[in-house]
Amino acid sequence: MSWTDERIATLKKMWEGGSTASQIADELGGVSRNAVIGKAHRLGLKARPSPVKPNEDKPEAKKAAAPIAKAPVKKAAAPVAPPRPAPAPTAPAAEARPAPRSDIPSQPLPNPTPDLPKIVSVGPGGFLRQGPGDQQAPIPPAPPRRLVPAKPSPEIADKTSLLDLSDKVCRWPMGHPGEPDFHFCGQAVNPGFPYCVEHCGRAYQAQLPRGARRPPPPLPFGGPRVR
DNA sequence: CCCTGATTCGC
DNA sequence: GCGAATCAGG
Repeated sequence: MSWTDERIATLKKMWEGGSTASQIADELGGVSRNAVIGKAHRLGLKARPSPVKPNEDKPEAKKAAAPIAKAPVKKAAAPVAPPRPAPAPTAPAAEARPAPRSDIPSQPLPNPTPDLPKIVSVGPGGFLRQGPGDQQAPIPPAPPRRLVPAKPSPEIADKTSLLDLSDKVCRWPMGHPGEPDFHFCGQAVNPGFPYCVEHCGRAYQAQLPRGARRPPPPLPFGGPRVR
């Protein structure tokens, strides 16, 4: 498959609309997720929440930046001795732990307020006994909820979604990608164009000479042929 | 393991 | 320019 204008347009719409690369890929068909991502980047699209890009160092360099590059070094074996990073000079007081006991469950709730040590005892079944003041209202009152049968979305129920696009349907976007009611025009296309007659008029406007304002700009195409 | 996007690099 | 391979976080 090749990246035709239409496929690129679909890629852009979906990418900017928040679709994942996988979704875009199998919507387009014939391309892999990687291909979509690669193409998107080559198109200049990018900066979508990536799971592996938390932050970036700002160009402030207080000290000389370490000359060590990232050095991806795929599989190049480094015959040198394995690096032995010095152990962190922290943790001066690693307290000795008492021997772990397995017969009694350790207290799971470290008391944040040592001033008021809570008295907790262990019941026969291993549960923690609570004092009268320990009640915390963990009782989840059954929320009176009314579950509504899942609908795709009442907003776009009979609107033309991205998946409904075809060569016969107007691709004029209605609304903005990412909004819940974003959809496409869906009218029958003006033959030979990706839009219906009305939106062809929006998409292709003749450049009129300055000052030459004619109230009815004639459509250069489409419309019922008058003969 | 599954998913995600980013990046690299041979083609 | 393309995308598989790979990386790396969730």
